[in-house]
Order: sequence, then structure tokens, then C-alpha cells
Amino acid sequence: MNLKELSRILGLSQTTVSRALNGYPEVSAATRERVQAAARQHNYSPNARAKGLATGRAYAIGHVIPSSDSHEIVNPIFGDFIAGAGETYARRGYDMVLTVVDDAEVERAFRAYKVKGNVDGTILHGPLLNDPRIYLLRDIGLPFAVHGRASEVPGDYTWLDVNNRRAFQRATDFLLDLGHRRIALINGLEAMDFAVRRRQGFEDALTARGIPPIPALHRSAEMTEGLGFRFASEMLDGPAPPTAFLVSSFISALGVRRAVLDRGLKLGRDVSIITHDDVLSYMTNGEDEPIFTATRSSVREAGRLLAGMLIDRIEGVTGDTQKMLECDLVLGASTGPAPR
Amino acid sequence: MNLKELSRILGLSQTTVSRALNGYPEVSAATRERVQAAARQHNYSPNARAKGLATGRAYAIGHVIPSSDSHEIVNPIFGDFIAGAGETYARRGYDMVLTVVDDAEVERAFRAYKVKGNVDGTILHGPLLNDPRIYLLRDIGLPFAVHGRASEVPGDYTWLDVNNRRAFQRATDFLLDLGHRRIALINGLEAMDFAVRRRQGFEDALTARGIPPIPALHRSAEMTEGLGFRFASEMLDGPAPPTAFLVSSFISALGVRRAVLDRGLKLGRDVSIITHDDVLSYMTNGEDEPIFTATRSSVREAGRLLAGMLIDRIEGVTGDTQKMLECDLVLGASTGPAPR
DNA sequence: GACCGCCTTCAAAGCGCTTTCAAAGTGCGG
DNA sequence: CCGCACTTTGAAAGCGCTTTGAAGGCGGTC
Repeated sequence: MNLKELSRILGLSQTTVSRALNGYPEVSAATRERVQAAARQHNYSPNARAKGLATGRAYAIGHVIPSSDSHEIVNPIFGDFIAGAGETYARRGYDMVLTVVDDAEVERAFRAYKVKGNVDGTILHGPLLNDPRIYLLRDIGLPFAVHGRASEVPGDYTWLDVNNRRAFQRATDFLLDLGHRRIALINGLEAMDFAVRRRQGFEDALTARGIPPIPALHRSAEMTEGLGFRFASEMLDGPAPPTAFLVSSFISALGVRRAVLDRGLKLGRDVSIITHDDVLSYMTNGEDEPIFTATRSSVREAGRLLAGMLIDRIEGVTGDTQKMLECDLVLGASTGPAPR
Repeated sequence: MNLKELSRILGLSQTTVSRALNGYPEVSAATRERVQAAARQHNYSPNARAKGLATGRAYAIGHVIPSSDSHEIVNPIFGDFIAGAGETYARRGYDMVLTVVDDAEVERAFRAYKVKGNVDGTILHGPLLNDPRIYLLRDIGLPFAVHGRASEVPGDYTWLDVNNRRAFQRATDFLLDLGHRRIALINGLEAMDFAVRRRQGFEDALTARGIPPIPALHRSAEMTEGLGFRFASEMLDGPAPPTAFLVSSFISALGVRRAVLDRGLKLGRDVSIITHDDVLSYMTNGEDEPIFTATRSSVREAGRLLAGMLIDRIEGVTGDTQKMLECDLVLGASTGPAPR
């Protein structure tokens, strides 16, 4: 069933039927009613490609996912983010296009979006401090929104971020209040903007009390369970082990936890852990009582919101162009006073 | 830059340019060369919508992801699967379209694919025993490929599956050989085909030795860390705790492990665990020595393969229409002889 | 009764590509 | 030197939609 057939059935022109369906004001109420009923009855839905061709729009948002074997962004966090974004897309009539490419192909992928016209805009994941992709997207004129921020990129752009600095400052203060002085930081890759901000928050809190950070207790890497385990193991087996860990991801924290338990230590008594918790659907931080004390912010909600901001921008609707989310600090069983 | 401009620049008709670029045989080698060079130089790439409209093809594959709050398929396993599928799509010039909808909207979403024509086919995730979506897709005539199988659906269709039954039979045998008799099964939802097959494999092995399964040591649910923890806790605290766990997912297994360690028990000595391992990029089963003894099969590779099978089918290329993957059984530190 | 303005509808062009059908050019045998 | 087959190129139609510009119908006004 296409427009032509439908209009023939109705004895109307394609023009009128199209306008009736798209809510233009110049069709009479009676005609509109009739057209809509017929469309429903014959299960008519406009062909997306033809509509796109005629309007110059794709009604789709693209996500480029770099996926070399070294650096994978196809992680559970990303999964939850797109679940949230996908809800918004569905609600507002957009498709979500995912493009998985090798690191080296990312630029080409964005250019292809523009040139092929298969998406109206894109969401940028995992921004670096001075992320070249932002310059690229500005340059080629593809609308975009950033999940996070890029501190060193000048100028304005649409973003949504968590107040990482504040969150980690609060978390560190909390540990300090409990008497911890040897606090380890297991951070994400500090080429990433969020990781730098978290470290800043961590250091802000230490500095405020005149406590120097301990280089041996600092790691920055991909946030996997395995690396969390390894880093924590190294530190715990070292000459001056930490009494507390501040961890950038729930997944790493599971690894840290494994290292702690493996050594027969008790969480919240011998060693404390605070982690950032993205509220992943498949790895909730406990059901009643949280496993970990955590700075919490739902990445799924972030997906919902940012997708909406991007679509607003594409459709010329005015709305927030920047948005900062504050974290909750939730108390779990993984923290306690520093052992003495 | 579009076809018209490019052909004007070249002093050729759109016809010839189009043919040259699409590899039709009736253009001379010299012309083709010249056209391709010009296309490259002017960074020409055909508009996807126009191409789609003209060919009736979308050059895209859709994935419908149900996402109510109760049953979430947006899980890490899915993430790795689409990472693999995405690689194939990119290589073969396809886009990946993701549609996140409420459970109740799944049928509508598939119908929309067909009617809007925004994808050429779809991949079906998490098939049930007698999955209604298969009938639906056959009915509306949208090409599809199934990740897994639906045992109770008659007739032929394209699928790729892991030999779940065999894998779990071998795993169970392995535990039995170690002397375990009270073996718990922490399975996925047994409305899902794979979960039923795994239970069959488990029961096959027990039956072969005349050992009855123990209902109190059987669970079937969403495969989250939290539920793994809860189920294992219940069993370990029960009157007759298991000496070994057979777990359907690495994520659940982490929960089981947590329950075991929380009780001061030692893995591989007091309690054994075997899990299925989908080789998730963000949660590898240890680096040198595996954390868990596991039945292993890469879901990412499955994504790569199945995407290829679907595209073959869409393009009319002959290839495998069904494919069965065997699991490795890898030995880790989580298993040992049954305590006596 | 002629004229004006408004409401409603329509014919047709155009979006950027593919593909059919026709025509022009080329080489070769008779 | 003609005719034929073959190679190479082009004009134009068509994919299904939106949108411009024009026109028909109608009531109200002078």
C-alpha cells in the first residue's frame, strides 16, 4: 500500500492525502478524518526512503562505535545508554543507526553519514579532552550531541554530562571522613574527559586537607573486571596497601572486590570501596542494600535525555543545549572506618 | 556532490557514471577508471535514500530489542553480539538499525520494518521454544535470521546456534567425574530455547549415571549478577547445599561466586562452579588462568557469522543456512573434586 | 449580478538514484 | 563500401513521497 493507491481508493489527490496525514492545516476536518481512517484500515505507512528523499531528512540518528581489539567501547555502559536513547528515538519516530568500525575508520564513518545522508545527526561517545571528532563534525556540518564534554574544545556544542568532579570529590571526602588516608584511585583512561574530571575531584578533596595523592596507588586504564582485579591485587600485595579504593566503574569494582575477597579481607572492615555506578540493568548494585557505596547516575536516563536534546536541535525546537546531571552518593556495605 | 553534478563535470550521462561506479560491464575500462578517479577526488558517495528508493533496497539490517523494565535484552551479551554483527555489516556495506521498544510493541516494530522499508531483513534475538515472531516474520515476508533456534517451530529458517545441550552435558559429566553429586543449575529463563537445551544436557548427563536432579537446586531466571548471588545464597544457606554450580551466564556466575566467597568458602575446594562464557569483551574470564571453568563460545563471533548468513540470504548468495557452533570446555580454578 | 477572498483540492515538479530502451560508434567479413 | 554484430553511451521513465503554484467552489459584499 502506497500513497498513490491510497489516494486512488479515497478518490483524492496524493497531495491532499499527504497533507491530511502529516497534519497540515489546509485540509478540512472531515477529509482528514476520512483519510486517517483509510490509512489505518489499509495499514498504510509512508515509505521511509521516499519520504526521506523528498524531505531531505533521514529520520535516523547515527552512533559510531570504534571497535578495535585494543579499545572497545561496545561495553555494558554503552548498551544501557543506547537502550535509553532508543526509547526516545522510538517515541519521536527516529531510527537508531549503529556503525561499528575500526578506530582508524571513525572519521570516514562520520563523513559517510554526511555524504550518504542516512542519518540526520549523531551522538558522540566517550569524548577525549580535546576530541578531534568534534572539530570534524563541526567542519562537515553534521548535527551532533556529546555524551560527556571535551574540556579543551573551545566553543559551544550540545552536551550532557555527569558532574564527575563533584561526585568524586564528595566520594573522597566521605572516605577521608572515615579516616582513610591511603586511598587508591582506579580510574578510566585519562585521555577521556570524564576520567580527568574524576581525578580532579579526587585531588581537590585531598588537597583541601593537605594530603598528597600517592602515585603508586593510582591507575588509569580500560575499565574491565580483569584490570580492576589486577590493579587491586598489585596494590594489596604491595609494601603499603591502600585502605580504600575509589573506582570509576562498577565493572572494575567487581574486579577490585574479587581481589579483596581473594585475600581473605573483609569489605567495609579491612578495605573500603567506593565506585561510580551507572545503574546498569544487568549489574545492579545490589537489590535492597547496595553492594558498594557508590556515586550513582543512570546512564540509561542520560541516553534518553541526550537523544531528546539532539532531536530538538535537529528539528529546530528550542530546548536545553547543555545539561549537567548530579550524582547521588548512595551508602552501601563496602565502606567503613579506616582500620588502625 | 551528487550524480548529476559529477556527470556534468565528467561530461558524461548519469547513466554511464552510475554504471561505472556500480561495476556494470558495459562501460569501457578507460571511462570507468576516469569516473572512479573523479568520484574519489570529489568525495562523491551516492545518497543512500535515493539509492534505496531506486533499488527498493535499504542496505540496512534491523534489530528489534524489547525493553520493558521486567525483561531486558539490552545486556552485555547483546552488546557483544551486535559488535560482531556490526563488523560484518560495515564490511559488506550495510547499516545496522536498532529499534528499542516495549515488549508489547515488538510485533508492530517488525511490521513497521516491512511497511516502511527501512531495512532489508532482521535478526531475531533470544528465541523462545515456539517463538511467535518467527511465524510473524514468515507471514509478512521479511527476511530474517535467528540467533539460536526455536525447537518447536516447524519448517526451515536461517539460524546459528551453539550446541547448548552438548556443552552442558559435557560440563555436567566433568563435575560428576570429580565426584560431585549435589549439582545446582542456575539457568536462564526456560521459556528461552537455549535454556531448555542446557537443562536437557544437564539432565542427560545425570540420567546416564542414574542420578536424579534435585529440584531445590534448580533455578531459572534472568541472568543477572544479583539473581546469581541470591539463588546461590539461598542454596548455600539451605539444609543441603550443593557442592557444585552449573551456571548459564558469566554474569550470574559472578554473583554465585560472590555468594560463595561471602560465606568464607573457597572456590574449587569447598564449592565448584562451571559457567557458560560468551567471551564478553568487558568481562573476560581471567587473563592467563580462567577464573571459572567454562563452556566457551564467542558471541561476538556468532554475530559476525549470523550477519553474514542473513546478508547472503538477502542478496541471494548461496551459503550455509544453518550453523551449529561447538563450545570449548576450558579449565579454570573454580572446579575441583567434591569435598567429602 | 459581478467581484472578492477564503477554504479546499489538485496537477505537476522535484528529491537523487537505477534501469530500460534506443541510438551512436566501432570493427570486420563479404 | 555496405551491412552486421558488438561495444559504449545517453535520454527518459520511474521509485514514493513532499510541496509549490494554480484553480475550483462558495458565501458574502457592494
